Amino acid sequence: MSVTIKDVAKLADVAPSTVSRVIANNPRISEKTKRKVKEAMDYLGYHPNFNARSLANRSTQAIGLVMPSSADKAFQNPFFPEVIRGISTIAHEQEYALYMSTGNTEDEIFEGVVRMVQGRRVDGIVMLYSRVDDRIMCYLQEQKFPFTVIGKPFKNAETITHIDNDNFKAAQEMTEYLISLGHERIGFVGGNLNLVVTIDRLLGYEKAIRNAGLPYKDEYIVHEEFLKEGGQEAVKELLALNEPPSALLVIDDVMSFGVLSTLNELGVSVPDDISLLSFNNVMLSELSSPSLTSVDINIFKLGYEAAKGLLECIQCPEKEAKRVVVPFQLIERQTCSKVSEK
Amino acid sequence: MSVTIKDVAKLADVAPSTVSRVIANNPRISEKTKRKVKEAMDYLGYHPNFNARSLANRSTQAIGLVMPSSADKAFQNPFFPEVIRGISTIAHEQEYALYMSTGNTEDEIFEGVVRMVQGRRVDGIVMLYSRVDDRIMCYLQEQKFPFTVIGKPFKNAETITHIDNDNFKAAQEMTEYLISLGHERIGFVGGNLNLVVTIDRLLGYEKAIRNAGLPYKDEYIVHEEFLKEGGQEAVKELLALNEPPSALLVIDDVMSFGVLSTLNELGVSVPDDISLLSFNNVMLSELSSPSLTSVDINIFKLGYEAAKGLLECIQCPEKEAKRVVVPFQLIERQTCSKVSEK
DNA sequence: TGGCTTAGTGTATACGCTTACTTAATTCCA
DNA sequence: TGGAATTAAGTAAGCGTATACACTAAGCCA
Repeated sequence: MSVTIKDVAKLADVAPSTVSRVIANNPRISEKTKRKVKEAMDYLGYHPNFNARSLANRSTQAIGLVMPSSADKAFQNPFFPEVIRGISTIAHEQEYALYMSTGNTEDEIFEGVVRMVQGRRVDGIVMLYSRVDDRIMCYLQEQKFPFTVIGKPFKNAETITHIDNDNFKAAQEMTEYLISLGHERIGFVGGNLNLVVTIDRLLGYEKAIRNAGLPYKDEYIVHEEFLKEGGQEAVKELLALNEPPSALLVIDDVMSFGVLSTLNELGVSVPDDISLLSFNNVMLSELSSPSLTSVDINIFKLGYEAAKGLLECIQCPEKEAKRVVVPFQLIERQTCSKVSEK
Repeated sequence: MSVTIKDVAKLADVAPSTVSRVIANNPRISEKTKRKVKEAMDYLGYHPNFNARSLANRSTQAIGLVMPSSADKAFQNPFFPEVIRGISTIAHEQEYALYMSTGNTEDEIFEGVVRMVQGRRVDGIVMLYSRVDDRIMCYLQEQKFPFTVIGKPFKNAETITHIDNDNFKAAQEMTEYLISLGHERIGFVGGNLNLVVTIDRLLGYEKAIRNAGLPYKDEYIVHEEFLKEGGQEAVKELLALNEPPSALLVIDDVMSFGVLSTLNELGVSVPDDISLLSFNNVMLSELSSPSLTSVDINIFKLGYEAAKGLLECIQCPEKEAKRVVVPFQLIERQTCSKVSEK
């Protein structure tokens, strides 16, 4: 059918093993033979069969990506494309391909990962999220399969290479920023509470609130999904309060978009009536109106470093796990202002 | 190392082939044996090695995605995540995984595809774009490798299964819509001219202009990249004209974002001074201010149908190529208005 | 009872490549 | 000049699975 190593060998009048060595650029092969073999390969249009190679080799030159929910849903948030951009960049540099398993329910996703791992479809995995007591992460650890995590692992963080922002500090500083603008009633709109990023940022928020001697009120804290609809829900809850917040710390730009549109519908003006400080600084966050004041967490770099770390894990398994902290930066736009005096 | 079919065979006291048949759920195996083997598999935690299977099988259960430029750049446009959502949905239904090759230059991307194909890393390919005289597409046709295209192939469209909107008609209708609002100076902001979608829409635009007896002016036609910067460039060119257009047909929402922000900087009001009609209706197009009037081309469905068509190609290679037309729909928002009388 | 089906398993080989081990050819030095 | 050392290439045994073919045992009929 398609041309194999044997065909090349025959044409070049050498043994298949020699051809294999030429491919691997083995120094034991003389330049002359190499040239001869390469000519034969070109002539026949030979390309190694990857499966055969993987089988003999136990390596696939592919890395697997695991998303928190179905790719389906995740891709609604620009975070993921952007993080994949980062991963893709370094994967490309080292000639790795990306492999995405698909699945809707948690079970299906888990099964997909098991297939990736046991089926040796990939050499390693990048987890694009970190969740409390995540089954997949446990599994990968048990199997001693190379993987890295974007975000902070909930357990065993010292033994797992992970890439993260200092979310605690970021949230604390941002809350302090809002306080410095005169806000005293600050709401926190978080994502799912089993995501470590939510927890970290919530703790940072709490720290700042308490440091400032402000009351820490449970009703100011809302958790929704990382989507626009999540933001909409959150607003409704918060505005129904007796004393609604004058500022919101929102954990994700897409949620902020939802918040913004809902506030707009309700005739609440941003930032005059309510200030909004958001996280992620997604590519489109400057496009909303008003444009989002948001914390740039350098998503691209999160992806880049995660993949880089993974490749190191794969290439030197004995190397120690490490933590890479990616810096964040507040991008001031139009959704935050000093508290209005009434 | 990891558990193989032989281990299972030994434990279940059958031949490896029997185990293989159990996996394939071959009817020639008695229920009793199946049960016995399955128990052994569970006990040992057996999972088939995918590479071995692919090798023996000549199938990989993976489909490859080809993007127009590096994933890197492409992912800046929400079109791609969305189209992948569609692909991913059906891929999942049939237990296929997605495989993305990476590459920056055109050569690298081509090489990546060759590796996918010759290396038998995937069973088929979805091309996420259609370009004039595309090398990759030619190659796939030569190799008779299963693939489908999102967009209309420039050549041999009858022999290639492809999924497309009727872009000619869409652009024509949209231009007519602008004309019906009283606009007579309508600019066309297109993407790269070697993309078939650009050509089709440009032709539709031209048709409408001519039908209406309006002058078709070259200087109203601008081509830039499918990114925000592209939109910015376009505006600068068009506004520099003696008689700048009163309405713009923009081929992509992300470009429109660029157009919008630039117009805003220049103090040109949308839609009062200039109307804007855009294509794609990307998830975030309602977020800009003013929100974009845009043609919903049903990106998700484009992806879904493309993958579905591909799987059909793979499963019944003799089946005829077909063309699937995905309907479009104008979503009216805030960027179009009647021409202002002066 | 002998021969013919049929169902259920086993045997052996192929898939295309890598690599440990071997062999052949050459070089070099005493 | 003979033999050790070195270099270059070949031989063959996997890697884990699928499958064509072979085989056995049981059932059936004349």
